[in-house]
Amino acid sequence: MVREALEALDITPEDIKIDRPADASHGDFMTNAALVYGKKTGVSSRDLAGKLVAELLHVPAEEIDRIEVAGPGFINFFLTDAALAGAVTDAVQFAESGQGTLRDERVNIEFISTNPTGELHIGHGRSAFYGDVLARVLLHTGAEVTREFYINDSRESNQIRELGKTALGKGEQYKTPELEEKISSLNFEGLSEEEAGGRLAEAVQEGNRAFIEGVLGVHFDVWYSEDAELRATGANDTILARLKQENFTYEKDGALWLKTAEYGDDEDRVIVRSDGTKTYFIADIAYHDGKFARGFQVAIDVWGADHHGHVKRMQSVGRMLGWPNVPRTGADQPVIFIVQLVSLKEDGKEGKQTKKMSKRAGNVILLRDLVEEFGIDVVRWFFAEKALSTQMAFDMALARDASENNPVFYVQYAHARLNSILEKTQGLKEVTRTTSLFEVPSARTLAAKMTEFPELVESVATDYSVHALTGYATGLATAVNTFYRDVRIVTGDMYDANALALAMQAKGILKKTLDILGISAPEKM
RNA sequence: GCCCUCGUGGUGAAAUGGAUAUCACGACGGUCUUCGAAACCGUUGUUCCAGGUUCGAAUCCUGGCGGGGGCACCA
Repeated sequence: MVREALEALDITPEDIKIDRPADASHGDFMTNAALVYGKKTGVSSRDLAGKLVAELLHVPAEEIDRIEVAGPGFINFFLTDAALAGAVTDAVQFAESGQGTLRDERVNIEFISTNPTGELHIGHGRSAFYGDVLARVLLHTGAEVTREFYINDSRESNQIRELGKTALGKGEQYKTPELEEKISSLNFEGLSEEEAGGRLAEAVQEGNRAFIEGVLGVHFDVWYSEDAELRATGANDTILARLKQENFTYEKDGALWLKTAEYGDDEDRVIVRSDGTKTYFIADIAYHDGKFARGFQVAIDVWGADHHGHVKRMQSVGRMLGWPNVPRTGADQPVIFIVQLVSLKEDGKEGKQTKKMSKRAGNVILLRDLVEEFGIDVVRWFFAEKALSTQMAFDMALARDASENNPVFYVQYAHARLNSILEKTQGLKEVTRTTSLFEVPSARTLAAKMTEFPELVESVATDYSVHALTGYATGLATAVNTFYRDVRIVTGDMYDANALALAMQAKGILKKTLDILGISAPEKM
């Protein structure tokens, strides 16, 4: 509609934005068209906005109640009550069944992928919950999602060998009390370092898997063993042969190098060492190439910041081997997200200091301990509410404070409250309103907030900004509480049917938001 | 040294280049004979520094300062 009006004024509607305003008093939708084109046409923005509105009034649109010009030339649109009610119904429908923006797009998302050398610490929490929530969002928008955990268990890797040394009492690497316990419960007699390392890694991995599924509530569709899938099957050798054959490699100093620099990397990388062993990189290439061979259109990796130097080389291989770009966005593959590391904050004599978590220094906080102390809902919220780029300095004392007054309880409370009202109305007499419920401002605000839900989920599915979900949940809960204050549903032996209907629709959307976050929506608390 | 990344109230965070920078915690003050006060309302207080681009900058560009990460024939 705005576009038509612009064309009527000989303006090409390319760069304009049609969006929701930041503030409800600015209507249900807004456009900055007049601001963008005011200068180009030599007219002042406000004058152009006026002309635009005049044109807009000629376009029939029964959903629009009124149009206003505000500020430097924004045009704001206000929906009619009927249109808003319709949008609420659509939002509820979307919450119930999802929608197919990403219809059947095949997505592989790989996250956590901790090494089988120890337990998960709080740094892994970010990857775990980010990946899990993103997967839930993509599923809700119609994608076919595979959640995958890559197990670095190759018998050829140095870390397994080191782990083996520790198992056999010949080394100290990765040694923690938990690991020692595992070692003493296993029998390594007569095993080589590699075999012992493999056996210990298996035991560690088993424990981590039970924790991830049972305690974190994160479900993986595929547990991908590097050793079984890439080393044992010869996939590594196959990809190596292909790289050689296609002339992407050369020998230097007795090692085999990959020409990644030609494809955007800072320098070439070694893939076979001078002693003939393969580096981890070759396995990573085989692994990712395999993802596309398995039919995935999108491969998402969630990595820790200590791996961010690997992004370029991985994507340069993508260009080298011709991996397809992401269908909708055209982004390079694999799509890689870097989660900033979590440091620990301690109160020292010279004020607060942060330091890197270090297993050696024994100042690691295990994810297990965090969940035990605060509960999974609080922990999930805690990680989900921060953008990946945030550098968290974790302070246990601060976390305790935060957990007592955590917004997650606020949102859950709103849900429980709505449920309580529903129970209260059982057996009471239903009364229908004679005037529109939306005449009450907070009812209208609640409805408007609800209609944002589909757009929110769609946008998270597109730009992967998972943390927007917690912000939305809080906002919706606030709208619910304000509505509760202003609109009385139960009075004596009667209840307001229109108000109850809206409240129950809100409850549905609130619950869906929590579901996507993997957080419970209690009926009572 | 080079590369990447982040810098927002007292604290933790949010903000596709848009309107008065938002939210929570904290602090201070109000609101329960009425559907759950785990709530609601009010007060307090913020874009690291200096330039630039733009009608318009927390956001983009340049240069500083500060935090984190990476610069292996380790993963």
